[in-house]
Amino acid sequence: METKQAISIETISRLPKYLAFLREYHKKSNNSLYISSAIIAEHFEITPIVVKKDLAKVSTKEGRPRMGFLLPQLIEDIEDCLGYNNVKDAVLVGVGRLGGALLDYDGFRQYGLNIVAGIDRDQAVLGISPGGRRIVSLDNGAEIIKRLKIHLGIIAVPGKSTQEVCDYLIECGIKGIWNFSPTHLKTPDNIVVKNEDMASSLAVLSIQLKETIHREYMNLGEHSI
Amino acid sequence: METKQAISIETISRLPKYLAFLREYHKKSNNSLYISSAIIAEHFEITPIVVKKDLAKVSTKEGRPRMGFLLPQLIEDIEDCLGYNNVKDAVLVGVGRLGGALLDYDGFRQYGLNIVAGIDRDQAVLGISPGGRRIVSLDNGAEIIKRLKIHLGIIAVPGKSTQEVCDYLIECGIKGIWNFSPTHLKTPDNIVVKNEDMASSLAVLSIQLKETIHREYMNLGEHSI
DNA sequence: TAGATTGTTAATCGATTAACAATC
DNA sequence: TAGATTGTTAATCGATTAACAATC
Repeated sequence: METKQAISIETISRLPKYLAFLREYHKKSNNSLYISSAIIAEHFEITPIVVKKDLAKVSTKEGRPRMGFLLPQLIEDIEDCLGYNNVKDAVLVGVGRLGGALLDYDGFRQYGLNIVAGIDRDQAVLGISPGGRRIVSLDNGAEIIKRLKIHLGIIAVPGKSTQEVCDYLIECGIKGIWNFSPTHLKTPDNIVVKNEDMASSLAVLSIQLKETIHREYMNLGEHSI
Repeated sequence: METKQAISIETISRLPKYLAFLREYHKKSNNSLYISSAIIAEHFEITPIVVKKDLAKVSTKEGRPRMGFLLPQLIEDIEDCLGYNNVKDAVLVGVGRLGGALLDYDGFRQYGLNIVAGIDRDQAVLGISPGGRRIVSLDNGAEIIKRLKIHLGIIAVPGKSTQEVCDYLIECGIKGIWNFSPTHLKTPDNIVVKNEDMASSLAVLSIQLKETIHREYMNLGEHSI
């Protein structure tokens, strides 16, 4: 087996998709204990070579020629790699409509994410969320972060105060930030930031869409002659 | 000037960030008409070469040595490239908490995105959203998509029915899909899909965070000897 | 002028893709 | 056995980075 290298961001991004498919596949076909790269690749319409390489990175047991990978083992390996098995506590700052939706989103649990509390500076939203989570003030939030040694912060406040909130979280001991606001955050080197950048996504989608529609329009032109 | 090539996805993803900064910069410093790659690069803590290359792709007027790019011109060029100036109509299916937040999110307007209506199969949510947008049934939604020739669909329904909704939208004439559900969508070749994949983002963040914390822990160990 | 910044060309780097022996 | 699938090694490709002449 190849010596395990650092796993690339590209590979990591694909792993959750694989995992969801494998879990589903495992449930549906109780009889098949093995799964091949080809089957996964076919489902996602990507080349099997990519899948093969990705799996080689995360699998602790070698795949078997002709058979593929042992399904339960592979599921466990990916879960371990992604840290789905040890719960990651987090706080979420900014319980507006988007923040509120994220705070109560049940799906995160399956990724091992546990949002311990919502934090907001607006007195009016403090208390309990519709989903049953605590929403506390900035001061109380800081206390919780420190006491529970929470490392992960989710920011869902509107643009203006994002940097301020970010600084505050770092001061409290937060090491990783998942940023849903469109603002670029300035952080020290030892802080990890992941931007959920909808403007970027939309830009990519809309340019690709423009190209597609343009192409179809041209084809239509040819045909109609 | 270099002949304009297709713009890479990486470049497109960065453009909205540049644009936001340039707009801000333009407002703050009314006196400076020019801006250099170096200044943009400094703000985002990336190398100026990347910025220079990106701007070369989108600028219609050459930059001037020693000066940089004409600020209003550059802003316009990026806006044109991203299509912020011609409004893109869209529908949004699934007016749950996340969907509702997206439906009423004002920020989209500045990206040229106009969500014409929310669509939901739950009778109870039909009517008008808190933000004042129409929420209609699947049937009425189909009628709107066809009548207004809408090309862009946003999917924010829970996992199970995502594929079904996707098929329905395509049948109505939708060409591009912005998918906020964690499911992989099967679509014909001529349909553009952009997944807003939170599981991927979280996976990347959480692995990087683990590495950071591990590294800090090791350093701490060394120091404490 | 000197120096900052541009556009362009070349080098590097890493991910994707291809090729192939090993094996069940 | 034949053929599918693996792990590994090599080739390709495209984005990032470096280098440098041109220019204001």
